Amino acid sequence: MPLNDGLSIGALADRTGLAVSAIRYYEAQGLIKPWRNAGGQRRFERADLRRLSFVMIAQQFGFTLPQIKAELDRLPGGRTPTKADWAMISEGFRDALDERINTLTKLRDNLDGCIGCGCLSLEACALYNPTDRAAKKGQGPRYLMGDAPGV
Amino acid sequence: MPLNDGLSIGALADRTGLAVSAIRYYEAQGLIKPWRNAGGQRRFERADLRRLSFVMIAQQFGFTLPQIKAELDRLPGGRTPTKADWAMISEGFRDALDERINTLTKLRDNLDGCIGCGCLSLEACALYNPTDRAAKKGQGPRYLMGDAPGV
DNA sequence: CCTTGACCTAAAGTTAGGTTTAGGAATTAC
DNA sequence: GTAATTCCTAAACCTAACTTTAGGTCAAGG
Repeated sequence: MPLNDGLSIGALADRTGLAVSAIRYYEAQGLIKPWRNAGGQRRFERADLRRLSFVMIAQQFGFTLPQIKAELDRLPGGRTPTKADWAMISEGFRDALDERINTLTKLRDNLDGCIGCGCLSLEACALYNPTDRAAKKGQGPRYLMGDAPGV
Repeated sequence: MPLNDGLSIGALADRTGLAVSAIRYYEAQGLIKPWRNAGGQRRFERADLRRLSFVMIAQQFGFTLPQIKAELDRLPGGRTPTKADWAMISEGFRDALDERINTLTKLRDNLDGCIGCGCLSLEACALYNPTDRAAKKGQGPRYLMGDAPGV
């Protein structure tokens, strides 16, 4: 009977593996916008399965919910997103992911160098400020693994 | 004059870029063990600079404080750690990092495949349960980016 | 000596991403 | 028709990793 009545929150939870409470939380954060049936219960479109799957994958990639919302907001309103729409979103994803992999790889290579040369504390050590910790509080680059230069 | 009196918490903060409150917190978590001077103020060894640097780098790699503590606890007690000691610790690091890079790379490759084939919702999509989310609650693999098989 | 800046503790507050609880109302199953 | 599910909201609670606040003590410079 429930053909185009939409999915209940429980059904969505079963299909995605998410907790019902998590789905409600995502709605509160604006990631999904279900409508309500006559009795006031949430009803979801099938396309929301894909939205939630996107959320789950993006989280594994390390994105925050506001970042994910920003991506989802790029999807067209008023119609069900097409494959092309999703592919567009996923491309941006790929770039962010590439960047993340690059950062980690650089970090690893630096670590290798430090292990190899045994420096671990020399001013030459490249392991400083690899991410944007500095940007947070306007600090300059910080030297890690030991002494600052000239000390 | 302060030659072997140790470093104050402020000096340590300046040298590492950490907040004083963060350093106190790390002590509370057992990551560093300063002694106290006559007035009850914390005094740190120079080797603690390296410990804190290690903490900062390990956090960038995604380790939790308890995990980092576990690594630091492998350092010898009673003497200042040598280069070899630090190299030993860093090796474990490298392995964890390699694993992380591998996971992300696989994830990216799967994403590429999904963008390329436009599937994004088909049962063949490889983007399911890439990490151990399932292990948390004993769930089986979950199909992401859309429909479960046979639906 | 005395002021100012650095330091102390304990406890409460913060953010992200949720979960749990309490008290009801709607749906579904028999 | 009624019992068992499922769902509702609001608010409290949770963990990690800190920061902030409040009320006081220590240490260094002039």
